[in-house]
Amino acid sequence: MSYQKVKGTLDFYGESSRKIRYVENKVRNIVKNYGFEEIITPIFEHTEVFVRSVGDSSDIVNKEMYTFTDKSDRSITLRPEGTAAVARCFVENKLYSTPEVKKYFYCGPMFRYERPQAGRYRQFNQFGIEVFGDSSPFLDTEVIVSAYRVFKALGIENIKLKINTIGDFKSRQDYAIALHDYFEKHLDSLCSDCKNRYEKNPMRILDCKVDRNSEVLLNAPKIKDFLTDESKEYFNKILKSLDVLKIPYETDESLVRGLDYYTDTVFEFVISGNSELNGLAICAGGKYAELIKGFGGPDIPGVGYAFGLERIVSVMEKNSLFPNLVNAVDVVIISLDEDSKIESLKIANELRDLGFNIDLDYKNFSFKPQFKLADRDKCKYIMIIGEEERKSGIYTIKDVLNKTEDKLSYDEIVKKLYN
RNA sequence: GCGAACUUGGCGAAGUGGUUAACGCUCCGGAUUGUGGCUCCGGCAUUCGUGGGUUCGAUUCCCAUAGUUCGCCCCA
Repeated sequence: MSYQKVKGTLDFYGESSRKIRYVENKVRNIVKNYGFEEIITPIFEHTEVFVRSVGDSSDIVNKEMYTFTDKSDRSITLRPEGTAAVARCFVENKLYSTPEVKKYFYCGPMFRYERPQAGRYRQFNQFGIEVFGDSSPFLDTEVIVSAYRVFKALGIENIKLKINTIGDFKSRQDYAIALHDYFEKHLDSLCSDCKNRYEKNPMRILDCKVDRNSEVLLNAPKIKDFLTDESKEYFNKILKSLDVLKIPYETDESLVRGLDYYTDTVFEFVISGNSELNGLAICAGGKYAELIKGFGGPDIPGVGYAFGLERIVSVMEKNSLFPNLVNAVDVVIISLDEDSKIESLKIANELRDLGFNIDLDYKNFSFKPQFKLADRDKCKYIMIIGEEERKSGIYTIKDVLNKTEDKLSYDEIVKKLYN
């Protein structure tokens, strides 16, 4: 009997675990500059949390959630995204009770039942931020710029910021009516998915890739014609501030996003250039004015985004952006008999207390396998302990790089290691 | 949910309806029992994802199933 991991999941070990943690730590550091604090919510929630926020016209809720009934007949769902849970936590714990803007980040696995393919898994890791408290275009800009700075810090350059506004509540209401009227006349020319979208949420039709370049879609009413003056001004202020900050962007009217809670600003960072990952979104987010209210909280807007960590890792791999992530061993201790083996354990732990990375072999008393270990560890020094060394207290230490060998006391070795 | 390709040792990878399934890397042993990395010699798949069928005979052909990869949809 042999076991294998569930379809669409990944094991991380060796190089791959070092890479994903490298990315996570980089992002954590950037985000801390902005005063964000980590928020850790459960990996599962009551199903309603996602249905009410992500929206029942979204594919995520309709067909991609890992939902199950627990032993007390509760409907439970493994989180498919991070925002809903953070918003729920914010409201439930009344984190809005003090007036300042709240800035949170989260990091962890998300679950969606989808067909796996390039950059898409059933369990995947997201790093996201959420900001609650003010409705200011400059807050949206700050959020977008923080993502931009993350990419800079990671060395990722071949990305494009796509941004759009889908209007405030009033704009969206007017627009939805207009779209509904328009598509009613062209129902026959739409793909079958779009026919469903027409019923539930006609704005979704604009995100269709099948009909993207069709006459019907190109001639459809545009959200910009239905934006309230407030929405227009809000969006223009964001664009203007991005200009001032010299953040390149591209407005994209077809960008509507697949989660229902967004209002006004939506954006994506997609991979550009000629790699095979072209067009893949590695960060996406937007503003959500109604979400906190929808969870029974006060009328407080939020804005945020999420990175796909696995996607960032694959972009960085394609562009050779990872530094050498080997956990370098400082010293491998070779011991040639049982008493020396015991001595090597003692010395190893003394050196570890001083902060050095020490490895040793536990069973061999001959040179060859122990030297092999030293080679595999790519260590800087090899220390040899045998009967002679034990008696004299003078150990043999080899400098692997310079191929030199010295006979030194413990204290002299420590001194040498510090250099 | 739809479509395509793929699945051979620890890894990469050739190959064929018929006695011992190439090769490379890794690994193991030896030359070299207090000095490794180089070199040389030797070893490492009763078996070709799993189940079934066709056949005298299947890793090779057919069907099913699982998985992987990729595309569509959608998304991080």
